[in-house]
Amino acid sequence: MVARGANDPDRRERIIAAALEVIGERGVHQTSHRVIAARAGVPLGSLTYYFDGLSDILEQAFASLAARMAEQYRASLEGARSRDEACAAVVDLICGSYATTDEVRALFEMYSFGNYDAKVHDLCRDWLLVSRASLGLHFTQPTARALDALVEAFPMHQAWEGEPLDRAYVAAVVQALVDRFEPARDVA
Amino acid sequence: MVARGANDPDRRERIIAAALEVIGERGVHQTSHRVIAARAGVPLGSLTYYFDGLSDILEQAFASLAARMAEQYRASLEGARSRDEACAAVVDLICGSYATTDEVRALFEMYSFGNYDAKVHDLCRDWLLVSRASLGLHFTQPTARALDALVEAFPMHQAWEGEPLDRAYVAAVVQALVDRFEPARDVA
Amino acid sequence: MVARGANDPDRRERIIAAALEVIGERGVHQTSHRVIAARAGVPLGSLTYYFDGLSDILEQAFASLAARMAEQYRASLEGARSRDEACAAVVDLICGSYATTDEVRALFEMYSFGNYDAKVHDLCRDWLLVSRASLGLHFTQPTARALDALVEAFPMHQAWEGEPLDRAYVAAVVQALVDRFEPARDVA
Amino acid sequence: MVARGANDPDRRERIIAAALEVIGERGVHQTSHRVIAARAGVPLGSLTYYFDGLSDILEQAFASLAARMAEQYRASLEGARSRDEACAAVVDLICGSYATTDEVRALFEMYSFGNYDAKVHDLCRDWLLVSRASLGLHFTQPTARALDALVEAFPMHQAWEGEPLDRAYVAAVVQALVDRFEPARDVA
DNA sequence: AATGAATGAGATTTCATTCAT
DNA sequence: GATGAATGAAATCTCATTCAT
Repeated sequence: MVARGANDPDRRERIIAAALEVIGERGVHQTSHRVIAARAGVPLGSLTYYFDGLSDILEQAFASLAARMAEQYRASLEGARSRDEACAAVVDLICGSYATTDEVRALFEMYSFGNYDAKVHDLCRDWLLVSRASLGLHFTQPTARALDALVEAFPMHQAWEGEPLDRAYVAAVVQALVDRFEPARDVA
Repeated sequence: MVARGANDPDRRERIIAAALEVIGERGVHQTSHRVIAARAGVPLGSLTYYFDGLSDILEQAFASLAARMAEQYRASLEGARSRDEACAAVVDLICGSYATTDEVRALFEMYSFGNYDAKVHDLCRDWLLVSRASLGLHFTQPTARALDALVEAFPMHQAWEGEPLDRAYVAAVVQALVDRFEPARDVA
Repeated sequence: MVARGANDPDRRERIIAAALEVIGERGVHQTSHRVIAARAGVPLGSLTYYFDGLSDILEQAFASLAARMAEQYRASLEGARSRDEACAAVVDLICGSYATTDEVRALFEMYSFGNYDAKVHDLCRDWLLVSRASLGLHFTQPTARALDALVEAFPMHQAWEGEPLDRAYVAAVVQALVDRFEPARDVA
Repeated sequence: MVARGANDPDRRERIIAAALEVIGERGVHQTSHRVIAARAGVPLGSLTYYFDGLSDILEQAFASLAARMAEQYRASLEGARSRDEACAAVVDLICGSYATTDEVRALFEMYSFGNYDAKVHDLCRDWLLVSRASLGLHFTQPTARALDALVEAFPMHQAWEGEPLDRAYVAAVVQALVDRFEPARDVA
């Protein structure tokens, strides 16, 4: 009955952040209004005040995640000054901890959820195109496609094996694709 | 006054098959005892009679899926008589419809669920090792690892783009990796 | 978690009876699962076990009410041995307490709810036809229609005025309609 | 920097009109602050600013409806220049569309709600007395009472049967009551 | 005066699970 | 062995109402 009068403009963001944490820790199938609200420290009723149901929360949470990942991806590749640096950046993306474990898991939840939710499906597609575009800063499309696949799959396999990837090996795989598909550069 | 009938030895299998269908169609987050029972055409109570809760059903369903996939994977590669045929088989695994859409989605649900369930996590790891072993029939470990990553990631990307992959392109990627990592064969 | 194993075959009927009581006492707009369950002394969850949502409960409750009213109506008129007795029975239906106050109110709730619910609408129509048929045991259709209207409206007006109807007046109204529409009977 | 604007004196009326529409379309049991506010195009908070809760809105809405109906009723009968014209007016009230379907349904909601709300109960009684008084312009009390009952019940029955009433039949019923209860007029 | 923000209570419904038979 | 009946817990969502501004 007692309304908290003061506007709390961060409320939305905090709920989304909490949702993302819960998704990363417990998975979509264990994510509920209650758990998100408790994590965000907001009353249960506020979730349906700010969002249009649980799907809406998940969709916005994944959108937030995708935006953040896209940004990191892009920043990582924009920082490269040469093709070699670009290759190194890709190896970093694959091996390095450019994302926390929970983020990686949340990303997987996004892929999984995207198979059953149209909005998140679009999110996955957009994320694919954006990451490929970032790779396009340094590589042609065929290379970008293959590298992107590796960036997706290697960390997943690593998570299952429980062992870190060998950077030298990953670098060799990247190099093999670059050598095969990139036109020879002027050596000047 | 015939007794309710002899054991129904297919009961377990039918439940597992139904669970897999439901998972493929609706995702783990929408899978419940009730829906599985309805799909399998068995009484609700039988699920907890035959299984030890919903997680148990999911675990066994994913185990069944992993076994089927491993078998297909293995058969596909065992059929190859030369390295070129093996490469072609890999391209088939990537591009071809060796699995239905629902199977592919169920596989993704397995990956996702495996992040939060120890048994399914092991399942994912085993499936990784087995598929790598199948590739090992024709390729060395470095090649096998990279190819396996492609087999995982390319179909996923294809699903998001909504366009079929170009076989010639995929074949070129496969070949690049093989050329890089496989020792020259005796030409004899 | 503790299931009450013993079958309780009256459960459905008790829920329906409780729903009818609640409707009569508080009106449909104040009738909820919780209130019905408390009144019936059954756990909340059993309402959706036995019924398909609140509308279903209301529909079945009104069906039960309509059946009981139809039976009373019919019995009342079947008992009449002559046209005069039939007229007296009609006067009784209008003035007498052939239904409790709560029943009369519940009947009104049925009429009201029937404007927005197809099943209850049909119930209202059926109840109309049945009551008219009961009147048809003694009167022709034109008489039956008009008398039925009086049986509906007079008690309602009475409820608003807060004063009992004058039996002699009601009898005169009934007689006026009978005199007007009923063919002269053989005088033997 | 004009202030938010002068008072919006129609605000109350618009809310009441919207409430009446909603009641007619969905019934009291489906009427809520939110739905009314949306229909009226006013902010949710204004409902509790202008009114003292939902019951208050419903009460005022029904008061408005009753006033409008009473006016139509009165105008209809005041227009009659002779007893025959008065009878015709009554037949019109019964058969004609002196009210829209939604109005008729809202009227029923008023009757129903009046069984549980003291203010609306009084409204129903007043409406009864007023309509009877209008009939009193041409008829004595016994006639007025019976005719009023018909005006209430016949349209209801018509709604359930789904067939229009036969005007000749209705006229005959009206005439029978008039003939029975009205003193012979001086023919002079 | 007027309202957008906010919330606690409760409504409906689903669910995994239990138990008597 | 097998299941239909049953239920407590919780999930999602709606709502009337309050309050700071």
